[in-house]
Amino acid sequence: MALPSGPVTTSSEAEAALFDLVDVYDRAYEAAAAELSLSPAQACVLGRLDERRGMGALAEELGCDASNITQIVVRLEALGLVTREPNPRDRRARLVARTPRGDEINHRFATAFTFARTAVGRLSPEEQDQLTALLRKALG
Amino acid sequence: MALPSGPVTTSSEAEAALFDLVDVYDRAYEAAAAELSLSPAQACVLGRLDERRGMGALAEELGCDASNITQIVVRLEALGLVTREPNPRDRRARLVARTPRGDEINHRFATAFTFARTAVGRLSPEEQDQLTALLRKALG
DNA sequence: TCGTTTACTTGAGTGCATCAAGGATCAGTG
DNA sequence: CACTGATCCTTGATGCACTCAAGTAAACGA
Repeated sequence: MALPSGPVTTSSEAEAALFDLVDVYDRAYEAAAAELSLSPAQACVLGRLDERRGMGALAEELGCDASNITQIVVRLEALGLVTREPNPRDRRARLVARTPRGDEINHRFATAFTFARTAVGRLSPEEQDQLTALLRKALG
Repeated sequence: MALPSGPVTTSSEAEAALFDLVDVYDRAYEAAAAELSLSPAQACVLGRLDERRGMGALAEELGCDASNITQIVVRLEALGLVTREPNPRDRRARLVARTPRGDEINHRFATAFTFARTAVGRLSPEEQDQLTALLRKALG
């Protein structure tokens, strides 16, 4: 997403702050991915392969169509970051796993995406707890 | 954005809460747009036309290429939500403005996108102020 | 007036996303 | 075992977002 999610005319300071946070977060995520020549979607999928898993599991977790995952994984495979091995227990299924290079790129991405880390780092430990509690409450 | 922006392995509760917030926010934005048969980008542009303005101004504010705005505006125009009038002061430029129907749809979108409102609404006024202050501090 | 800059559009190319349809395999039942 | 139906994934088609390169038209400045 290049275009921001908002603002609708914000009626309160808190809403505006939420929007700013989301906007900056999304842009930072996109920028970190771009540094490694990945799309946000590719970085997202790569980041969820700490263990090998099936396409369907990815699609469900990410809330999108399986065919979408197929395409993204095909591109990651073409980049040499991921493999699709047959699943010995179920020959319909395929297990997606990061290659060593995929591990490296994923690690570099985690390093490049400093936004959440540094944002939280600006707060004292007590403030971090406060923020967590407030966000959890706001999320309902 | 259908796929979420994260998580990279989160190292703190606060980071995880931030991620959850961003994810839920983005999905809610997308869902509200979809209710009105708009893409997130279309809803975004439509929401920034409280006054008529040029394509270039939109592109700069949204941080994307002018040709991207052209396409989105063309589609909004085809939907009857927006007009592109010539700018009498500068015949290179065109002023984009919402039509009455565009106003209506935009208002309905603002109503449908309840996430920020309801999230903030779960907090007391003091908590809202706290949250605002914490987010502002975290944003640096 | 002439060259440069500005504002926007067009065209090509890539990727994300969804839907519809299909092939292969699995699993349960008769 | 053979069927039937569900499951896992891929393929194909389509639309939108996004970017870059190139082009048109108008404004601006020397």
